[in-house]
Formats: sequence, C-alpha cells, structure tokens
Amino acid sequence: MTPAKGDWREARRQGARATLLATAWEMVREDGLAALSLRELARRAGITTPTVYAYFESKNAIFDAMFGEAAEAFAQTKVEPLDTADPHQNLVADATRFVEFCTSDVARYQLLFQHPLPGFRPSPQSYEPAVRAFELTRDELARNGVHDARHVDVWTALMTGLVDQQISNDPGGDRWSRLIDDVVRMFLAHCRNEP
Amino acid sequence: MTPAKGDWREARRQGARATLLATAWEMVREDGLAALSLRELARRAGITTPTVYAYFESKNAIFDAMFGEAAEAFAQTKVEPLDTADPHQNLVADATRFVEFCTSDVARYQLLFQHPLPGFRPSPQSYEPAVRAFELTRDELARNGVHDARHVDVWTALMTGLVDQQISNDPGGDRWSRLIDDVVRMFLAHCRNEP
DNA sequence: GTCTATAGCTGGATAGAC
DNA sequence: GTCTATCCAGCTATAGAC
Repeated sequence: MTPAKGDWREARRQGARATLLATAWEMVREDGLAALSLRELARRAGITTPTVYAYFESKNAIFDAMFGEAAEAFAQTKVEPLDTADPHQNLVADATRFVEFCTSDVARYQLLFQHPLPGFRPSPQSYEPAVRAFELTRDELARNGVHDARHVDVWTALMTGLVDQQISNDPGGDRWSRLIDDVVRMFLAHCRNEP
Repeated sequence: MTPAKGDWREARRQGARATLLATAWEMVREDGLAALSLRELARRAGITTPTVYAYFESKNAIFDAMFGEAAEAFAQTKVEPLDTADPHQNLVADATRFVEFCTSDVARYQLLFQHPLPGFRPSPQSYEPAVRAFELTRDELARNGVHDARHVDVWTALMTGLVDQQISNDPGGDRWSRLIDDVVRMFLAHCRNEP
C-alpha cells in the first residue's frame, strides 16, 4: 500500500498539473493553439518557466495531456443517454451535441480533429477515448439502418462541414448549426433510397 | 506615356516579386502557413533578408499577395465552361473542380477559406476574386432550381466537409472526394423534396 | 520543487554603407 | 536594390544553487 504521505504529494502534484492545463486551455482559447508559450503559461500560473518542466517534460507533453482531456470530454458527450426511443431523433440529438461540442471550444476542436501542430502526434493513450466515442456514433447510425461505410463517411463529412462553416463564417452564431435538422433528414432519406 | 526604361524596371521588379511569391508558396506547401519565415524565404531566393523588404513592406504584405493569387486561381477554376447541358452534371463537375482545387494545395485552401493566421486580414482587393467566384457557384445552384439561402448553406457545408475530411483523414487519397456523385444526388433530391 | 541565470536559437524589422 | 551588421523580442530547454 502507498503511504498516505505519498498520496498527499501525488494529489498535490496532480492538482498543480491540472492548474497548468486549465491555464493552457485559457491561453489557446484566447489566441489559438500555436500561441501557447511556456513562458506566458508559467507567468499566468504564478510560477517560473523551469518549474513547468517539473510537471511536464516538454511542450508537446502538455499538448498531449490537453489532447487526452479533449478526447475524454468528447467521449463524455456520448455517455449521457439520448432521450427518445426514436432513432432519427436520437441521431439529431447526437449531431446537435457534436456541433455544440465543437463550436463551443474551437481550439479543442482543432486539436482533436484537425492537425494544426506540426511535429505533434498524440500518444495512443490520449487518442483512445476519441476512437471509443467514434464507435458509439457508428452504433447510432446503425440503429438508423445506416451500415454502408460510404454512408458513414458522408455522415462525418456532413458533421465536419457544418462545424467548419459555423466556425469559419459565423463564429458565435447559428447559421449552420440550425441546419442540423434538415441535414439529418436529407442524410437519412438518402441512405434509405440508396442502400 | 511611361518611358520604355521604366517599363523594363517595372517588369524586372514584378518578376522578382513573382519569384519571391513562388518560393513562399513552396515553403508553405512543405511546412504549413505558420512556417513561412522571411530569413528562409530570402535564403531560398538567393537574396538577403532586408532585400525582401524592397519588394514587400512586411510579412503580412506577402500573405496578402499570396491570398490574392489564391483567390485569382479560385476564380479561374470557374471561368472554364462546364461541359454538359445537364445542370445536375454541371454541378457535379463544379463540385469536383472545387474539391480538386482545395485538396491539391492544402496551404492555399487554408489561407483562402480558413483563418489560421492570427493578425492577418486580406485586403479587399485580394478578397474580391473569391467573392466573384462564389457568386458563380450560386448561379450554378440556381440553374439546378436551388434558391433557398438555407440550401445554399447546406451546399457549402457539404463541400467544405468533403474537403476537410479528405485533407484531415485521407491526405492524398480519394476516400471522400469519390463521394461527390452521391452527395450531389443527395443534396438535389433534398432540395426538390423541401423547396 | 522552486528559483536565478543563461544557453542557444529563430523570428521580424531597421540603419546605413555602397 | 542590395548588402553587412545589428537591434530587440520571442521561444524551448537546461544548469545549478537552495
């Protein structure tokens, strides 16, 4: 058994890590992923730059931890059960959650689904929750009778397209997110007609 | 009338500018937009850093000129006439050109349609060809009986989604670009059913 | 674990000679 | 227009005292 003293230390350590990550999220939300600097991160957290290295071995280790948090948050959006017994309505709800998840934190979306950081690849551990979450979307589509891999790809393109246009051309608005209903109807009609 | 000597000088100057821009495109294609550095640009072009400032007043001026070239190239994809008399087939051809244009040069696509450079806004002159080109897509949709603004937004989301997934998850392949046919059929059927 | 100090690099931009 | 030389700022990361 680990002694209690060690637990305290470890808890303190994890708390400090969490504080740094929260501060890092603040920064990338304000100025984009590329603008994360360890100096500014340390300054905001009230420590000095070298101390950051007591908690993360490199800048990429910070991004990896952030990626892990983002993937976990994404997986979390899938566990709360959808409300209705109607598969169509559940798919709409799933899409709504997805678009909301992405547009509510653009930096998180970019870190998770685009690859805007040259030289950074998430570790398998950080990546795993995202894969798990994607499987659940496949299940949701299957309950709507959508099994064809091509149709699944059309679905991901549709979701990404709505998010991308919303972020790029109407940030903070709902010009594209309000189209979810139409788009789901269009998609399911298409899959039914061309199985 | 401008004397011939001035014309030579001006032509030389424009040629040097063009060389620098071509080199800049090379660099951003290799390493992304954020990786453009004036030192490296000068090195590759065989001049020194201060000389770059003889042709562009700042780094953002270079990005603006690149944006202008990208917008002009985009407009150019719209002027070659589409082949058939069938509006549906023309829309497919238009979509194919668009996806090809975007996926064949990711950096150009990002510069033109996403906004990945904090602090950079294209000048109106550079932006104008892109607006012109978008109007032509609206016309193409109108010839297919699509007039509703919501439907136009669904169209742009579809195109962006295909491009985005193709770039992010199958670079160099055709996993999403080959879905254009299906997607256009899906879209037009939807617009016909819900006018 | 936290600090001071600093190495070592890269960046955009400018001064001034030629 | 082109150069050398330089300024000033930013960055990641490390050494070593405490």
